[in-house]
Amino acid sequence: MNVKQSSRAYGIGELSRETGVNIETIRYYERIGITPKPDRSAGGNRQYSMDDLKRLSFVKRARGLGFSLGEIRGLFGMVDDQSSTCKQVHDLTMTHLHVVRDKINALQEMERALSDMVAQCGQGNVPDCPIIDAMFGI
Amino acid sequence: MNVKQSSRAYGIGELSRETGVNIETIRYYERIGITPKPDRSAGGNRQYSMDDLKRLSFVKRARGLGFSLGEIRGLFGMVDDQSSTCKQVHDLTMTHLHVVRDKINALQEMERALSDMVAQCGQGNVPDCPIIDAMFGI
DNA sequence: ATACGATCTGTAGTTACTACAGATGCAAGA
DNA sequence: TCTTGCATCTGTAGTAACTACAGATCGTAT
Repeated sequence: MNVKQSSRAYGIGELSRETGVNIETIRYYERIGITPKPDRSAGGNRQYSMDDLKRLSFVKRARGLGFSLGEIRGLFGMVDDQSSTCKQVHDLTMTHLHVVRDKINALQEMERALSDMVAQCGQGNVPDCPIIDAMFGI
Repeated sequence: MNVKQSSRAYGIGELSRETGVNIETIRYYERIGITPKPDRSAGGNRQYSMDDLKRLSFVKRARGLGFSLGEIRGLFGMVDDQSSTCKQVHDLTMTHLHVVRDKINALQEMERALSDMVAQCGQGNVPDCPIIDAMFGI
């Protein structure tokens, strides 16, 4: 996986379009070490390999699943380590799944409270507002 | 509501304990204009009124319900305006409720994808990992 | 007066981006 | 080759919502 394929190189704009990751976000990920520094043209422009593209796509998918950059860093550690087990990946993913479920529960409670408040605010013409009252704890 | 009650004054620590809002967060809210600047002691310490306490409690509840500070700013505008209607509050709250529902849906999709991935990663002993493969789009 | 916890202001950091500004690269067309 | 215009670079700073100091001062009890 460290062997650079003698394939075409991608510019950053191309990489952005291929992966759906914003150009500035790509540079951000590089800056904070999530993705490796790519080769450069003689003029200093970034030249990404297919491997770079795959790696960035990984980041994009993982972000889409709600993994934090820190967690993604950990996942890459496991990938690059090669002695890591699927169990470690599984555990990290399970932990994350629990966090996602907690967030769902919290949002559902929020939804319930908001729905109740809205239900009490019927016609919208009254200067006294049950939503505002609820916020003031009245 | 602009009439200061001649009641006891709260220090910031007291206010923090009463409302559950962190001291530094209280100062942050003041700095960005969410809450008004309180009176000060001769020595320069903040002295909060019961009205300040109510207002901060409002912020705390609204934050708990996921309203952004910008939205809370808007709600206070409606409260302080006194010509605003409950309909305006209702509309803002409905908009927010929709956002909350969208977030729930997004998280639920995330949960499904994660559950699928975890289900494919059975025993945890295989160096090849279906979770990692999924992230790489394999 | 001293000691100690509370509080102050100002600055900077967290997370995950996002948006310039001024300078340079690069490719196509004249 | 020169020009033009879009792409890209680096560095800096901003967004949202906090959070955490550091050094100085306040306030109260002994």
